Amino acid sequence: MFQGVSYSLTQLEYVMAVHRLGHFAKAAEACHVSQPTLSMQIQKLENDLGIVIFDRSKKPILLTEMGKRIIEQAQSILFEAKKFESLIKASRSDRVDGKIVLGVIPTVAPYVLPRLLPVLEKENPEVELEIHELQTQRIIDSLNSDEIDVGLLATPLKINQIHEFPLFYEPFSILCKKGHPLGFLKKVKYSLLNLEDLWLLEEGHCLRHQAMDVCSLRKTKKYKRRYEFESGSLETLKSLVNSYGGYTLLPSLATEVIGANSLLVPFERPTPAREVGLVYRREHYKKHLIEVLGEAIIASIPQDIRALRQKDLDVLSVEEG
Amino acid sequence: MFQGVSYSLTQLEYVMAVHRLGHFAKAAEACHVSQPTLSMQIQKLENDLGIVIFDRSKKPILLTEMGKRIIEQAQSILFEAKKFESLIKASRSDRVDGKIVLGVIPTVAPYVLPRLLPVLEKENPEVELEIHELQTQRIIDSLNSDEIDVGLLATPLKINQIHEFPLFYEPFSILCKKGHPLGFLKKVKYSLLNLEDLWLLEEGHCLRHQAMDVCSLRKTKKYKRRYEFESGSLETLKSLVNSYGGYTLLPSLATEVIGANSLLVPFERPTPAREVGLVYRREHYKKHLIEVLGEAIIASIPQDIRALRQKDLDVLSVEEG
DNA sequence: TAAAAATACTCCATAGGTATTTTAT
DNA sequence: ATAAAATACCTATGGAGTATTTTTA
Repeated sequence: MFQGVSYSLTQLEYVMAVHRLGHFAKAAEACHVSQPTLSMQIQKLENDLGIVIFDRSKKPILLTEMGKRIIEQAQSILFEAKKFESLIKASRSDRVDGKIVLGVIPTVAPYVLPRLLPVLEKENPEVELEIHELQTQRIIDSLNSDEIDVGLLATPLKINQIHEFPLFYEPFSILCKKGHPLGFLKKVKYSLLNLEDLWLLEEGHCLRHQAMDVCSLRKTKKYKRRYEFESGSLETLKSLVNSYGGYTLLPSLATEVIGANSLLVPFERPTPAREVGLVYRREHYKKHLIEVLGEAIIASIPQDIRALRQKDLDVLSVEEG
Repeated sequence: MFQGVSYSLTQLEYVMAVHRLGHFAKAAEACHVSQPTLSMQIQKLENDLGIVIFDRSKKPILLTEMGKRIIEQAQSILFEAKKFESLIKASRSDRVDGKIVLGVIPTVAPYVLPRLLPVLEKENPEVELEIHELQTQRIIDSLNSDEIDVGLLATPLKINQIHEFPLFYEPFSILCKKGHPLGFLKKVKYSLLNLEDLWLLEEGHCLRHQAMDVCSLRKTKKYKRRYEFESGSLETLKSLVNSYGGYTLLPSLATEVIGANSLLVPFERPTPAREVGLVYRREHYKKHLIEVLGEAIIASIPQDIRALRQKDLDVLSVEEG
């Protein structure tokens, strides 16, 4: 009689990673092991359990019927295991377990965090945050390898097993130097945007792609610049515009303070905007805390932005890095 | 920074066993490993977690404050793990998971099972039973090593972490051969019981000790017999009485059929009786199924026994083997 | 024909064993 | 004095690595 049911938590994590990513090599990377190691362990597990979990004949890899049932219960084990681990970690740092590790994209972090932190401290002192500034792709990877609990970024991403919690819609506007042709307009039309003196963020920022979308640069593929310069920070772009000239695209939370030589010009309707939201792994056991965080962020942003609805805006899609 | 929280399900099982049994060596036995192996693994776990779980300075071994919190969550993991394992096992035998492995003592099995099985089959066909006839001590051991889910035996046992579900109270009566002095009585008084021709079950049966209690044999320690014979089965005792003579103590479910040469004599009030109940590990994840089983057993026994209440009887205690 | 998963092999960490010592009632 | 847990030491399994082959979209 087949008696023993032998398996390890590690093996279950590997299975979940493959399920999440639909790809052995990517799963291996997320688990910080080599692809053969992960493959072997999953084979061993399937062998020990006497059950084929994955149907490798399709790509991306699919679960078998039995695999679906297995994985659900495996998830429950890992869920409890996660709680166990955070209990341990909490005991080490003599803290109750209200800590969330948050990844925030650089075009959101400097504008949301200064608003969020005081609100959170006052309204939800039980929530402790550890914050990392990361670009979208890094946030996705870090979620998958469980290095962060939740990401704050431009959505929608629509990634398998990643849950999204939309928070608000942030409209864009144009910042140009006084005297710039765009500065004489009441409202900006997309078609008026001059490609030559647009300042862009460097590759990897999702806002770069959204800016290119707005300025119809995606179709032409190439774009000419008088000076080759791309920045890692919106603040640098703002200060470039203010001192040197040209224009750039700013999300509204970044327009609170602008230089004395700069002018802010709104778009004509429908205003281009980005959706900002939280993302986390569907099965995350701190779901409640994450929702508390989400509410706090909404509460912390200005009323006029909070009131904006998707249907009144031209919400841009997000290009994955 | 202390990063990794390394532990295995096996280690958690060891911890739970020590907690349950308050004793490293006994825990090791229940887990089918040597005492040093278990000791080492628990030390390693405590070391890896950076937490002292057990306070070894007292006996039986106690949990530390942190240990208490740890094992609660550890229990949740193992609970889910158990469900996972039975999912696997169920898939192997192509069965839904309604199977319970039941240990029954020999003085209950032949009288309860023939009544129970038809009831269960009719009323709860989703419950599948695997039955082992075991003496009390083996049932306790098998519960601890997880070889059975639940025991049906004489209670109360009052064992740490073992939950009891009393089912009914089974009164005793005396069976003697026609012509035996006891046979001329309407009601038996304890004091009238003659020690010389009492037939006893062999050592290991809890009923043996209860019979000795009733006949006040426990105090004298030694008892004289004309013939040295002890049986492993009540049916053998009944047939001995019927053909050879003497008397024995029978629980009422065993008195349905008696030999033609035998006489059944009831006790005077309060009637000595035993409590029969189910026992299982407190944390057992099939608690619901076990309760269903308990109800079915109650439903299957005769109404007159089912109606008896503890306060009207002299319920005997159980001597552990 | 490229990308992805499986196989082949080597290595080492560790869970397990037995024998023994240390520690507590 | 005795039972119980810890320590010492050995063994073997298997999880992880790199290099390579096989598979299949």
